[in-house]
Amino acid sequence: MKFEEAKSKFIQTWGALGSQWGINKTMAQIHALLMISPEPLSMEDIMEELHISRGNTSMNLRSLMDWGIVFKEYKPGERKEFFSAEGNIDELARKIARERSRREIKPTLRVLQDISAIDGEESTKASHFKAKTEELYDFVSRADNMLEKITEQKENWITKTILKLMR
Amino acid sequence: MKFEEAKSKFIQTWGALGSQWGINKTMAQIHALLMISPEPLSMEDIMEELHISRGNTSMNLRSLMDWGIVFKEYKPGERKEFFSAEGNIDELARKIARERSRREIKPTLRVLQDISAIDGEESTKASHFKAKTEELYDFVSRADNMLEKITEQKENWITKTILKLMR
DNA sequence: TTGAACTTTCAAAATATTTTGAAACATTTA
DNA sequence: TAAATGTTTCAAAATATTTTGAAAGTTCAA
Repeated sequence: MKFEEAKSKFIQTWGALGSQWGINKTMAQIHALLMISPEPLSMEDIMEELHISRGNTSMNLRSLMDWGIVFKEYKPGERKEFFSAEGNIDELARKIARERSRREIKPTLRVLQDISAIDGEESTKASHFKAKTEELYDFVSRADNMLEKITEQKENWITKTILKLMR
Repeated sequence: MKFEEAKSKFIQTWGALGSQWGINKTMAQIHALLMISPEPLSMEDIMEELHISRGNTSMNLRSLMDWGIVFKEYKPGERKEFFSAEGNIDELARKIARERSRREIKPTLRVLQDISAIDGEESTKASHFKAKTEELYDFVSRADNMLEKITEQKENWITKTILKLMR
C-alpha cells in the first residue's frame, strides 16, 4: 500500500470509529490528520486536506482543544495559528476517559442517585425500580472509579494494569 | 420524587447516555424500560409506554436481541411475544464490551495493521505515519486485551479488578 | 385453506445533526 | 487609523439518521 492511500484510509477509519462512539466524524478526522502530521498544521492546511469549510474546521478545532487533546501553537514571524495533537497515546486515552466521565458518566450518576430516592411507594413496580436503579448506580459508580484508578497510573497504564490482573 | 416521574427521567437519561455513545436513543430507551419492568413486556406495551411506532419497536428489539441483552419470551396460551432485559448487570456490561470490541475495535485494528505496512517510503511524513499507526495499533490492541481480561472474570469483575489494582 | 393475530420490512416522511459561507470580530502592520 | 490578515459565529442549507405506517410475511386455530 502507498503512503497516500494508507493516510486516507487512516483518516476515514478514525473518523468512522469516532462516529460509532458518538464523536463528530470531522472532529475525529481532524484529530487523525494532526496525529500523523510531523509538523503542526494551519487551518488552511486542514481545510485543504479534508475538503471542509473554514467554519467547520474552526469549530471542531475548538472542540478538540476543549477535550485537551489538540493544542494551538504559534510560529515566530507567522501570523496564523498552528495546531498539533497530543503525542503521547497514554495521555490521549487518559484525557478522553476523563472527559467522558466528567461529561457523560458523572451526570448520569447524579440522575440515578436522584431517581432511586423515590418516596415510599410500595407497589411491586416501584420497589423493583428502586432496586434496579440502585444496583445500576452502584455498578456505574464502581466502573467509573475503576477507570479512574486505571488511568491515574503514570506511564504505560495499560501494561501496568494487565500485569496486576495476571496475578 | 414520584415513581412515574422517576421512571420517565430514567428512560430519558438512559436514552441520552446511549445517544452520546453512538447507540440509537430509542433502542436505549426500550432497554431502560425493560430493565425496570418486573415482568416481560409485549410490543404493544412498549409502543404505548414510549409512544413509538410498531416498526420502530420491532427493529430496535431486534437490535437489542442481536446485542444479546434482550430476550424473547413466550407466555403459555398467549400468541404474542414478550421481551425482557438481561437482569445481571455484570453480564450486561460484559456483553456490551464484547460486542463493541467485535464490531468496532477489532475491525479498526485490522485496518491499523494494514496501513502501518506501507511499502518502503522514506519521507519524514511516511516514516512518522508508520511509527504513529504502529504505536496506535499496539496501544489499542493492548487496551482491547485488557478489557477482555477484565470482563472474562466471573461475577463481580469490577470489584475483583479494583482489588487487584489496589495492590 | 381461510382468516385472525401478530411481526417484519422498507420506502417515504420526519427529525436531528452537521456543514457551509458570509458577516462580524480580533489583531497586527503600514 | 485604515487596511490587511486571520478567526469565530451562527442562520440557513445540506446531509444523515431515525421514525412511521402500510403492505407483505408468518403462524396458528378452526
